[in-house]
Amino acid sequence: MTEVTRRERLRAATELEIRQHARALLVEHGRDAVTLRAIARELGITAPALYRYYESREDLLRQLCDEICADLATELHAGLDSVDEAFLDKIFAMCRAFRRWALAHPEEFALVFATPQDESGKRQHDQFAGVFLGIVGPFMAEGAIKADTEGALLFELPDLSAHQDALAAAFSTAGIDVPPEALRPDAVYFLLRWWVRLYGHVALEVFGRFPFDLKYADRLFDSMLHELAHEIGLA
Amino acid sequence: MTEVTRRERLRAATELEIRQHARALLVEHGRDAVTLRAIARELGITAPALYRYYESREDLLRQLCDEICADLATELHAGLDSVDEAFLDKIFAMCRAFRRWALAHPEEFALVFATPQDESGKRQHDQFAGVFLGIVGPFMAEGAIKADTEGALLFELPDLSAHQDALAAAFSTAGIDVPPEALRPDAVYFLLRWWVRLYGHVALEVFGRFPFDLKYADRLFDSMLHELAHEIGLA
DNA sequence: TGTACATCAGTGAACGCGCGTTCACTGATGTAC
DNA sequence: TGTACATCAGTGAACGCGCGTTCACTGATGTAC
Repeated sequence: MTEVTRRERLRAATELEIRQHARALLVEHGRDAVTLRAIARELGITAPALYRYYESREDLLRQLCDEICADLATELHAGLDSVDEAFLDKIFAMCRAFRRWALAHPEEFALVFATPQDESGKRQHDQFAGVFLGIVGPFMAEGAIKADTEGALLFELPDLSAHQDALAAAFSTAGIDVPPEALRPDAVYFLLRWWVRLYGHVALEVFGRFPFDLKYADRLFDSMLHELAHEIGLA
Repeated sequence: MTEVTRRERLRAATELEIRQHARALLVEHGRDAVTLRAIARELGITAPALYRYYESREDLLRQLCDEICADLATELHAGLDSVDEAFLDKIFAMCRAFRRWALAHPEEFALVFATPQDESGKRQHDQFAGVFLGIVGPFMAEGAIKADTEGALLFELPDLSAHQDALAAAFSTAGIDVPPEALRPDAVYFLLRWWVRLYGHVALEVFGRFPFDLKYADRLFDSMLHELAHEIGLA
């Protein structure tokens, strides 16, 4: 009946425990505290036992990173599902959820979004791209995004068709279907601006690097979102 | 004659060498590689000798941070001096120089601008604020900044006078004279928007976290600057 | 100019620590007959 | 159902490593007379 053996169940449970304790160490004491020995200590096993689950510490950290991304994506999507219909409401909800997550998980945010690229940076890049593109993709697919690139907002803008291709590649890597005709330059440019400001505000807030102490940060953030919405003609 | 003794000269030289090697280690192998023993090794002295110059490793890292900020400020100001007159040219030059510096010094950038706040975060905050405010301050003082807060760009914007006070405090902490009447809400809001986008773009580029591979990053950055300029009526 | 003393940069040994990783092993769980 | 064997999660000792920090010290530099 149960195709899952006792051993497999135990293994899965231990795997879960390892990840939980690794996360807890990251959250509470920063990335340097995520060591094999510390994890083993918390679990009440010996360090070499971890080699039954991960090839090395580096491997564990990489998987931890992926898991964080996956959790974030899940959380953001869950938030979206509870919002009905309107494009603007959905994307606002997504951005607010992202900010909330980042503020609640500063160490995870720093690990995933603000670690200088190492040699193996490509993997992380793709992992992360999946989160953002996976959420924006569907909107682009239905052509909901029409930025005002003809207006006064564009200056010396380079040929965006090159990015059109790059974006199409990124979407397909992330396994998201977006018809090429939805990736018009204005949509590409919209995506860039939105992401720059979202990331900028959130990172500055998480790292406490605004040039002075913010007040009403929630409302400033919302004001930024409305400004962005206005720029794509949806205010 | 020479009021500087031989000992003092030697000490200053060693101090310089320590900082140089610490910087080199940071640049080449990341912040974890900046250890007392590694620095001593590079210098050809023993680790305990460093305690003649710094109280602890933490102290050394903090001072390194400050030095990086100071260097950055110097570099940015130097860039500014070579640009004549026009407000827009100056602030563009400053932003481009900041981006250039960040791309050329990713580890330093990560250390100073993207390290989660520790308990003693206040110091760094002030140090950093000095760089940005020191450059924008003079422009604000001459009233060069007039953002279009009456137009369509403002939504649900909270009372900015609270920030007016915070900004004034930050300016005075940084030792910059800006008359209170220059800190109108529109100037405050201008400053926030400018910083969010500048930081957002630069950090994303440094960390390689744009959702797809950028092309023509220089021109995209410039396009962002022009967009900002347009929003304060100076395009 | 010479001597006695004070300063203090740098030494070298030692401390206790935690780390990743290896290896031969034990013993419970699973499988084939 | 019982027995023989295979699998494999976890052990415990050991490896070599680098770290920050302390301490009593040496010896060159600086100072006061």
